Amino acid sequence: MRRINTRQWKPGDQIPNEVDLAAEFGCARTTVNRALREIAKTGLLDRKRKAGTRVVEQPIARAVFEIPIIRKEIEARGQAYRHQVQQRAISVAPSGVLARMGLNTGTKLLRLKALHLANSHPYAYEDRWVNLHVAPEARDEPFDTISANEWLVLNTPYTNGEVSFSAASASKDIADALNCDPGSALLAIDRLTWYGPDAVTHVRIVFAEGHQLHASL
Amino acid sequence: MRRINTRQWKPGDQIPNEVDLAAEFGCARTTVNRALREIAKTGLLDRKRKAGTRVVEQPIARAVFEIPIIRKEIEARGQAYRHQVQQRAISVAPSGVLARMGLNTGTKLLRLKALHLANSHPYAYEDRWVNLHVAPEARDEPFDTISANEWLVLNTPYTNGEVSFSAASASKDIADALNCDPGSALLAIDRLTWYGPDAVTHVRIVFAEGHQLHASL
DNA sequence: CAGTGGTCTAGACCACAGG
DNA sequence: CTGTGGTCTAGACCACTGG
Repeated sequence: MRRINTRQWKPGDQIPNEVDLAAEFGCARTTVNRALREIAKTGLLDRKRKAGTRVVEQPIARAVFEIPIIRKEIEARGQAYRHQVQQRAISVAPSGVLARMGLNTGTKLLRLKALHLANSHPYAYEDRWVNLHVAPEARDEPFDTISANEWLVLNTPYTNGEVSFSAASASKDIADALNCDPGSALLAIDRLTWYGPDAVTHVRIVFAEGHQLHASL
Repeated sequence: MRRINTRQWKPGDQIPNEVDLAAEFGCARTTVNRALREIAKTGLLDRKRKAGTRVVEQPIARAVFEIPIIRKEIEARGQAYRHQVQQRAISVAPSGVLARMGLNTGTKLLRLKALHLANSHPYAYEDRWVNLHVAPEARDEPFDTISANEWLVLNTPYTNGEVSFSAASASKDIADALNCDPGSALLAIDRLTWYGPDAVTHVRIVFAEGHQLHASL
């Protein structure tokens, strides 16, 4: 890392191979391998068999965001968490939602709309679709004592997922719920999780005005 | 992973120790260690000396965002990249900016405002402060052929940084630059990078309307 | 204080892909 | 074909920390 930062090894340079580095540092190749492997994972090195290890020319910044359970996030700030289910229905989902979830048109999903509150102030508004084939127990869960967010984390594992961030203008409904002016700029997270080939849930969370998400590089 | 996903090892459970798993799978402990270490890094396991390894109760979702050089991002979509420097000045920065960068009030920084275009359409607006003590060569760089973004990546390494995402309402200036209505909801990234103890640059990038950032879980 | 993970070693075989 | 990284092994010592 020092040699990369001080430009002793410049962007694009090939660095010595593992055997040579092990000799230079007087350690086992395994140790060099682990160090280089971990640096490569941060995106600063590019490793290829036979071609060797090179310092990446234009490292792509990678930021790891932790997306905690909303209750925990609020409680971690010393505030009281509460949530209100605003709608709970089993109905045919719009084709856009079904398409993204890889489900046939006409499939019925559980739809939940809920508001998360911190010290009784609106914190985030959640609009969720749940695949009842993957999570059948959700059919009988009222989600009044436990949020859908948390219930799903506890009850239905997922193997992979996608997240996207965007900015959204507050609609009338959301402005009402989040107690802001219609048209306010709000941060939104869309999240789709999968259990193997099956979509588990699709959720859009819109945060109250001024919300920020932090990460370190 | 299978045992976690199928709930054979449930959230909160302590799993067998490395020696036992090595015996069960007929492999070396080193191999078990690496597997568990890598799973733990994804947040599904919690490992503590003496206390053992446990399945995390409420795994915190971790999303890795790649924040590429804007030019590359645009070119990757097959569009033509161009940028325009709209302002370039060396002046005393506002105290808010200096405070975040850990610099004394009254410090002069290089300020750059630039517009990034994809196929001549506004893509993102950038407002940047550069610490000339860390990157003195920036004083003589016009940033007309290469964006500040890219120049800094090539010329000044950083050791760590912070990023935050938020939604911003388009100001008059930004609405003009990005060709949208004032008050539109826009996604903004604030980024602060450090080289050891010294702040390198602080930048706020506001993307054109509708921009999304994607990541996988 | 003792059980657990954290790390290192010296060596081996292998997979891949560049030349 | 061969240099490189990828992975595994069997063993060792150690650091931490829970009981």
